[in-house]
Amino acid sequence: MTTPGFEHHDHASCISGSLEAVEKQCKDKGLRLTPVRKRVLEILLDEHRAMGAYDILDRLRAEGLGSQPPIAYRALDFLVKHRFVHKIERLNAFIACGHPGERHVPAFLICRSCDSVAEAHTDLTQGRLGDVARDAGFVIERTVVEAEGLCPKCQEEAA
Amino acid sequence: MTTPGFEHHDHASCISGSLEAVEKQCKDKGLRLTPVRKRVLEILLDEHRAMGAYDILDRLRAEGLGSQPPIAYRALDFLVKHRFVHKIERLNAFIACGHPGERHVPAFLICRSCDSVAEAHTDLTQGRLGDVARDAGFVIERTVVEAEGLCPKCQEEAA
DNA sequence: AGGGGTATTGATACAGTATAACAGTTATAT
DNA sequence: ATATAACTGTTATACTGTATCAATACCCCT
Ligand SMILES: [Zn+2]
Ligand SMILES: [Zn+2]
Ligand SMILES: [Zn+2]
Ligand SMILES: [Zn+2]
Repeated sequence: MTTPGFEHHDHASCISGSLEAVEKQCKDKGLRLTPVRKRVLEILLDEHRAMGAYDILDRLRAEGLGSQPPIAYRALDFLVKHRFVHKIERLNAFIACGHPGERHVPAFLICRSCDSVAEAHTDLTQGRLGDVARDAGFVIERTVVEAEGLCPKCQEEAA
Repeated sequence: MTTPGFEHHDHASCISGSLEAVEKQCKDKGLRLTPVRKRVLEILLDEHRAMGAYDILDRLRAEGLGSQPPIAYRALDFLVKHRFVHKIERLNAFIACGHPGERHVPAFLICRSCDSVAEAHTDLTQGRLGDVARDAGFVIERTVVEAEGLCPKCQEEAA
């Protein structure tokens, strides 16, 4: 795993880098990054936090890009399917992938106090969960790994 | 981890054993296993599968134990809080714990075809996720680990 | 360029999941 | 007995997600 990001960073280049990586991926694979899909991704990259589908829909509506739930959900379905965006099951929310294009099994650290979410980058060799699944004859296709707790900043404030 | 349970088992003793364990836990800790809470647990133990809150509510309603959502959700909140029941975030559903009283970090194997769920019993030493959280200064309080795929039975049927 | 199949969007309606708020009741502790 | 806290009952509402069908845009082939 690489270290996740609760720390500050150069957000402008973070956004443009991710967006370029996604555009390249789409071109290579013949995927259509339509205006709504691209805008949803941009919103998530810009906010850099987990957002509910209806939060995103509010932004789309304000921009005249569609005002009904299916618009947002369909764009999100596309982005999640191709791993450009991850769904945080614990929050029923979505967050832009921090490593678009790279094969990875995402894991998330979710702060219960400030709702910040950091994506940890895991490699493909599953640990014990893979072992136990193999023993049980279960074939894993997708995993949800989310840890809830307190981020460094909120620990300080609590102390 | 111990092996999970897609295989058959002695369900009657499985139920009574879990229920006794929970009753003992409640007595030891001064928790109130009220009729509604106990009945919700019994329903989940009896069904031995992940059930939605409204499925459970239907059963309660049929038995005259309450007919409105908060009744079910409050009982589930209690049971989840004390680890007698786990929530499967991926399914928005609940399942009775297979090891009530034992300290453990649950992980689940969810079949996307038949919706069966097996609970894997992990020990407390978190693997890589614990390492990366420590590096980031994040304090984990709770984890959600859910693997989605195909159970042995559904693999056979698909072949 | 024209036609036909496919993917995407637009729009309405609805289904499923969860909580807020407040009143009434039961259990627990002095 | 009384005060306190915990639990239940009830109403209403908020939040999350999908089914369906019509209209439009894209792609590939002739
Ligand atoms: Zn990612
Ligand atoms: Zn925080
Ligand atoms: Zn358990
Ligand atoms: Zn199955």
